[in-house]
Amino acid sequence: MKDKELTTEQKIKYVQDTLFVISGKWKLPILIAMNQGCYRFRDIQRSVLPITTRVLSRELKDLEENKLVIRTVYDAPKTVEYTVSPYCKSLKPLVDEMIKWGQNHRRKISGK
Amino acid sequence: MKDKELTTEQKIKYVQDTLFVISGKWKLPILIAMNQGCYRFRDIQRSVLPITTRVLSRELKDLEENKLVIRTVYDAPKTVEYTVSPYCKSLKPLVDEMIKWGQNHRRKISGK
DNA sequence: CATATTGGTATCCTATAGGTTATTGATATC
DNA sequence: GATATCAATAACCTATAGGATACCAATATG
Repeated sequence: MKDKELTTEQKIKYVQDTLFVISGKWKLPILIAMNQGCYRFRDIQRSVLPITTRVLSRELKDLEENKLVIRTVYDAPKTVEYTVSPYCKSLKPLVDEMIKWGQNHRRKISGK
Repeated sequence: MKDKELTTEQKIKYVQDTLFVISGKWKLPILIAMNQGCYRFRDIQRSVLPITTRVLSRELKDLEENKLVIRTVYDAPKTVEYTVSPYCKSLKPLVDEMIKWGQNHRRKISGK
């Protein structure tokens, strides 16, 4: 664990793992919306429009498999609730970097 | 510029911008290889195998359009050289975060 | 009891990313 | 002068991501 010296191949592998989990058109928008307080399926859909139920359903499953989202079913009244897991917080530094970089990049490309 | 308060929509937009620039199977592997000292087309290809010339060519163009890579043509002897731009250094914190997160995530998923 | 909303699934379709293979003209090497 | 290497491009193919539309059973609401 104190082995900070990664080979180039390892670095590439880990970066690709990360990309695999968070990339795609909707995953981060969904997580950001959920962090804003959306926890019901339709609420999430409405705040990440125009995503379809089909795609949202698959994305939530992927996120659940990666332990970033927790799906809970309550009865009385029967409802389904999605929440970001505690583990999901570990993404924050990464997402913050992405926001920062994207913001700066837009300035850079659109001629300052 | 001191406006740190971004709306959810802005955050999502910037994150998507960033993803658009760096995602895909090869972009970061290429940049990592170039940082390791590869600057000739064939050198880059060999260190990011099994990428094909077709894909490498397109990726380098994309990276050039995003000002992350600089393409220089020399004559006498006529050679083409690709280098990472100074601006590319701005990606380092992000890529480091991705390496870190991916490494930890692998542990997390593969049952610790 | 009729209608709307919930959390989805089933089909089908399109666009894009990426892969395969062959070829190019220009130089370099033997 | 033949062969190999360079930096690509062309034509074609496949797999996957994502979108369109319809539908479902279960519950809630008017």
